[in-house]
Amino acid sequence: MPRKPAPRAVPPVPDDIRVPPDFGARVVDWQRLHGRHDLPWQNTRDPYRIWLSEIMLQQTQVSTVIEYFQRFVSQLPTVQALAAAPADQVMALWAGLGYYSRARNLHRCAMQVVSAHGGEFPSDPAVLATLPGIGRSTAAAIAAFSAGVRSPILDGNVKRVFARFFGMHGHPGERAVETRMWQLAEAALPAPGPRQAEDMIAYTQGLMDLGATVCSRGKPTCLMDAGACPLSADCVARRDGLTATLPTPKPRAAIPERSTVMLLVRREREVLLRLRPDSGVWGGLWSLPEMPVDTVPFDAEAAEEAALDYARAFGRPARATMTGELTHVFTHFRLLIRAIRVDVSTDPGSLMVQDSAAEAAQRWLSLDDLDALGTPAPVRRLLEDQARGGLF
DNA sequence: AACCCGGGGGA
DNA sequence: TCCCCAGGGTT
Repeated sequence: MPRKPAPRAVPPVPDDIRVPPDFGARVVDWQRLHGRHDLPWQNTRDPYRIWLSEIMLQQTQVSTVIEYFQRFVSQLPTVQALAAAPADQVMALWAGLGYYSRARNLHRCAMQVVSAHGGEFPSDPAVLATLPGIGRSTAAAIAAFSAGVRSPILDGNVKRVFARFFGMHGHPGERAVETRMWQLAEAALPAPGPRQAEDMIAYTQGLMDLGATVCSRGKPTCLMDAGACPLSADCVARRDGLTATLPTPKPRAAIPERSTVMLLVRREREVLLRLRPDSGVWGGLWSLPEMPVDTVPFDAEAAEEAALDYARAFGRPARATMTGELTHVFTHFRLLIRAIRVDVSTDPGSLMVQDSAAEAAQRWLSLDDLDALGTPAPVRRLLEDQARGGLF
């Protein structure tokens, strides 16, 4: 049986972290007045129910979890019953919740609690986190709710509250941001004291409730009513008008890359430009003629051959040379532009007959007149580079 | 249609 | 050690 390693110990909190000394107390007081108190897994210290609810709540909303939770505990009321249940029954009770590895880990965890811990859940978060399906945050939540242990949680709700309250930029999924948030979570815990167990239960639940209700993603209540949030008075996001932009969203997935070959058809000191259709990229701008790239990987020699062929429409081509490449980034894709220079000489005999519409969409331009036409920025750069290189 | 979510497993 | 995935729900 592969053993799950215990998570690294929390690094010391750096000196530059400043948390108001009454942060925890404000969350605790708010929770007692305005938080949720009647969820089916509250008002108990039964670690089995607390653990089960935390696993169900990992990727699923409270409103969805409630009925699954009720059905689950009525059929399997104890960790011993769960450990002894057939996998089919466990999976059937989970069906519809999604993320089914959670159910398999749940079952394995119950068996380990019975076999390795005498059927009693540990109360030490570091030990809890060695069990399948229990990570650092879930371990802390179980320890806090079942035994009043002073240990920080950091789930999606808490990350949102922290990002706003402390004005932290950067996606919370980034390592550096998450590390800092764990340090903040450690520093923000209510002070240890005689009421620690009750406070930790209220504090842990309070952070979750605050993130789920007041400090929500879409329409945080403080935008309408600052008094609704116990942290609004010194919330950095609120002070700086960043409530709607924090936390920083996940960076968009890598955008696809396309490629094209542009032709620098040169005739003496002029280059051939082409008017792009009104719709699409660079609509209505004057750009260079493009050749479809159909060789993957790109084959420079073949492209030069094709360029010679292509340029016969504009004169007698002498030679074609790869002459540069650049990448242009759009919002939704990157365009790799390769440029091939084709020198042509005027030869009326070789000119193909063109209709007037095609004629109107192309023109020869001296590089000195570049300012006269609207040209896409990368094309402009390409032409200027050519001019600087003395090629025109 | 994009974005969200804790932990595990594979790169 | 880092990145990516899952799968149902919300926005």
